[in-house]
Amino acid sequence: MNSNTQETADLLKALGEYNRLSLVFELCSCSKPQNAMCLCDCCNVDASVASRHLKILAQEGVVSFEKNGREKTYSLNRKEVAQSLRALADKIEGKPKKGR
Amino acid sequence: MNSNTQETADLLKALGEYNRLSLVFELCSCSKPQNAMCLCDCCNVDASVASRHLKILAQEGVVSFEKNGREKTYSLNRKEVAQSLRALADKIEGKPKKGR
DNA sequence: GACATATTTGCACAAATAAGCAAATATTGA
DNA sequence: TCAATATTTGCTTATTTGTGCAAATATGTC
Repeated sequence: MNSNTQETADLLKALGEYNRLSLVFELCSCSKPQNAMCLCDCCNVDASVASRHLKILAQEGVVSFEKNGREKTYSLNRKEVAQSLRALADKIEGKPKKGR
Repeated sequence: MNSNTQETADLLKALGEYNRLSLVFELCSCSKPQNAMCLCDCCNVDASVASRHLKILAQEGVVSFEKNGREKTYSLNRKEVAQSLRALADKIEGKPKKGR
């Protein structure tokens, strides 16, 4: 079991669900951090559902949050996520080892 | 429902499973197309499992295959997959719209 | 304190998913 | 034709996952 592969798979899995990816794209279009209420509107899901999706995204480092009073505001970790995706793209596109 | 988002999510979901990603990385390290037997070794899974994973990867355009007699040889669509991932990275990193 | 708002958690449920085995199918070669 | 090899398909099983509701928790406001 390659833990690097597992980590990459976990990140892709976190992004690879329609509502979660919608949250990411919503955050992507916002210059300011958004709270979960705002985000659950964009997906038409229950607040509890948004909460759980955001937790998963935070665990995988896709989003960060800050607690402001009774609300949590989420923002997208643009650079880090983009970097991970580009690293994967490079690996996939990279030259194969010779001979196999 | 945004079909573009759905397509991206489907691609990421296809890549976001440990054994499938392992198949992708295995193909990634090979200069020559590999058949399913070779690939099922790399994951220690039953041939039927490898067959189904490869089918999913092919449906999402991650791999291509060619039939050679009784075997199918698979190869990674390096450019296309890399391009999709980079496009997503660009979108995520892109400048937000003003004012939100 | 009472009430409103934001978020999380427990629970239940349905649907999707991954897996292995056995059987079926396809193809090659003796 | 028969046997070997490669792949797919049908079936079952176990597990995970996404969802919504209701209740709990946390915090701000009156």
